Amino acid sequence: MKQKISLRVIRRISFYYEALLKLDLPGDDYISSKQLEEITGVSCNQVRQDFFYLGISVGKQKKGYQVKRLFKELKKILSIDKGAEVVVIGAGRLGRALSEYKLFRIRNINVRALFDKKPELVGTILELKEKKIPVLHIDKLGEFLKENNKIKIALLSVPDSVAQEMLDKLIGFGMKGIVNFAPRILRLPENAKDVQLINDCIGASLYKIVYQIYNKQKK
Amino acid sequence: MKQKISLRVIRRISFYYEALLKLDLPGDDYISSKQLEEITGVSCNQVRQDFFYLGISVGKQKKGYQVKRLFKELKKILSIDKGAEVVVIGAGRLGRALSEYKLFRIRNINVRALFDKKPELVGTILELKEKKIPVLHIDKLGEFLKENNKIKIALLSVPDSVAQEMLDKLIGFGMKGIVNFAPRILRLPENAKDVQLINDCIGASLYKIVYQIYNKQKK
DNA sequence: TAGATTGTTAATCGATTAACAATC
DNA sequence: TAGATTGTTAATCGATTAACAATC
Repeated sequence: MKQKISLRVIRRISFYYEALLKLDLPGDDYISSKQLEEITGVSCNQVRQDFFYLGISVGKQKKGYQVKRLFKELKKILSIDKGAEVVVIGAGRLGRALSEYKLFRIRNINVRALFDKKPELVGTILELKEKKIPVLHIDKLGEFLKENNKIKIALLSVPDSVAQEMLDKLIGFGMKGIVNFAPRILRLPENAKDVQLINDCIGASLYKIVYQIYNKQKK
Repeated sequence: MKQKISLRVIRRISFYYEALLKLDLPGDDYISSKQLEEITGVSCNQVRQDFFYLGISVGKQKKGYQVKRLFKELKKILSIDKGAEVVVIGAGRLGRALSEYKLFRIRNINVRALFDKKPELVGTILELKEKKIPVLHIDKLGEFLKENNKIKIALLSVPDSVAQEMLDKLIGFGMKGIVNFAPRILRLPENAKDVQLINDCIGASLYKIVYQIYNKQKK
């Protein structure tokens, strides 16, 4: 079981997790699929289906799901405890925005360092509430990754003109997961099919809204 | 026809559009669905299916699609010529990153102004290559939107603690499309079902990668 | 008990993939 | 002509929704 969980399921799991986090209920309280629907917008049928699919069975008829145990299950699926260490390539506005994104902290995703080549950025330090993240020179990337060999994920926020080249470099350094935010579709080289690449377009959802504004559809 | 185009289709259309843009082929050249597959990663079957579904028929057997006409069709669907005017609420790193995002320029999406309440941000000006975007005080938002009544779209990049409140305000000001980037799931009030709201989680795709790193699945 | 809610199966819906006739 | 590629339909696949028995 648990063979292939799609991003859609993962996203909904995140929703449930964040809902519980926000509610901050006592652990011995219960929450029903109907209540989760009200908070997250995911239908109660979908909620139950997801839990069933993922093998989460912490529900009690008539009451709902025990918050404490549900929380634990969701946490496990999302690997919150294990967390993740990542590097951000490109320390422009987007790279820095990513590094401080609050949801990453909630999800225990730690940006260990940013990399850039601009002299005015290299050597600076990004100060977040609880930690400092250095901006290092891109030439130091290989060395850094060798010293910090737990890091297997990179976020790519460089100009589109150098994105493909950087992707190849990252694969060469042994990265296993790469999210590309550069405004260009990147493709994996043939010899790197074990690497996860996701082209994540910032604000792609905006395009849908633009489309709909101009194509008002009767309900 | 053309009743309900999903975001997935819109995204793929964007891919095709960007592919053509990047290739910069002479207008009398042809491009086949197979070639589009190689560039965008979308299967040639999917490409043809999309074009068929959208009523794009600029293909010639044995040759492919006439670049010039295909370009025109894609442009029309994406409303590139009409473009869109938007405001960005919250001028932190994320808000500024959005404002300068290159794909928005390619797609003719114009950020007209940012809004914030921090004194050190209000009054500053974001300088991009071809234009300047002012950061205004959030209290001026209503007035600004009244004067610029073409603006119907807002991007929300405020702290999560004030996001819901800002959403309500934006709806009050007559916004019709809102993309929420704050790390909190927002929901539309009952009386605003004609407004498009999309909760867009920066780096949501990262979660999938984290999941997969810890749940290595045999192919 | 009656009502509410889970767990689970079945039905529906939508999106992708495959197949292939038409034809340039 | 033979080969390539579209346009279109059909088959498959996957995801969501609906239904409902079990039971607390």
